[in-house]
Amino acid sequence: MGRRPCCAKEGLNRGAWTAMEDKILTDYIRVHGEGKWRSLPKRAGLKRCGKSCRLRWLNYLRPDIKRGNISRDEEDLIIRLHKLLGNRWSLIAGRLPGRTDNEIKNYWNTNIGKKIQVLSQPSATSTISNRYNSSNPQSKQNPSRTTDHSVAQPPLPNTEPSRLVRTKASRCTKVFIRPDHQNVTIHHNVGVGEAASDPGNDISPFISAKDDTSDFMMDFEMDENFLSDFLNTDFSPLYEFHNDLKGDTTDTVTSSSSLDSNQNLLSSNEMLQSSDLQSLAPLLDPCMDWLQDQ
DNA sequence: AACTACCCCAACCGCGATACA
DNA sequence: GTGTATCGCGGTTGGGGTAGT
Repeated sequence: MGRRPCCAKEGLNRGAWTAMEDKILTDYIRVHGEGKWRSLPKRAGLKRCGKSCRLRWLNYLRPDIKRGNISRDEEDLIIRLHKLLGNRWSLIAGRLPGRTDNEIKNYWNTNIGKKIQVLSQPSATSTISNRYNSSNPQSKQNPSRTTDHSVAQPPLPNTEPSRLVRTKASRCTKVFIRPDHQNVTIHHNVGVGEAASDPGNDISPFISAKDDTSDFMMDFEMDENFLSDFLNTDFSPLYEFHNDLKGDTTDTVTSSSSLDSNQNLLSSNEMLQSSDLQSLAPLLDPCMDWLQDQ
């Protein structure tokens, strides 16, 4: 059984939206809210397929869309996030308020990708090119586009070990904070069907201090939901947890060495609380090697 | 002014994921 | 548990705008 088309194409408008269509869609969503895209065109009286309505709303009509050029700061953030996430445009867009995945994708393809291509030329300095260097999973994209639409991804230089987070193929099941080590160690398993705790916006579910050990084990699933939640995480409970440990000298979990070892992580809490992803990236970087595909 | 080549971006397409009956 | 509907995402396309000749 073949896949059914998303909608009957006959009699439907295609191509650019008219101002009248925009108004109808905007008015309808303002009254009835988003969702039910399949039936929306019929109910709203639009000769468009639901997909088209959804796309138009999300990418253009939504009131919180930010217009105007991508700023330098935004570009920096896009580059860093792309390095971290690859072509996960929706995830990247989620970190840039008012920007859509489509906009960022287009911007990447037309601007940043071009810069990378230019800077990857032998004449370009490696220092500069490294800024745009990105491990890019889109090698499957057809590089031999024959039209004049030269937006195909350039073959990106790969002179630096990948730090891409592959949120689907890989799975981290445990974070192991060693008391005698400065860094967080992430046990990396692939395809292990082990139950994982539901990551929430509170860091506390990650912490399951065992009474019989001075190690902290955290179970979680590394997927985009986790990553998204992680990026939104309020780490203040971790700081409180740290203070609790400091104050409770009888707790078997507590040891001076473990406190010292957690200092590195906990001091980063200040960075995290600022919700500034640019400061988050350096914190993540030490972990990223564990997150690469082996 | 006319033509061509290129650029940009809105829109489309196909597929996987998820929800639901 | 299974099949179907729907949603959401990433890749791709096409057309309008514009710079160059």
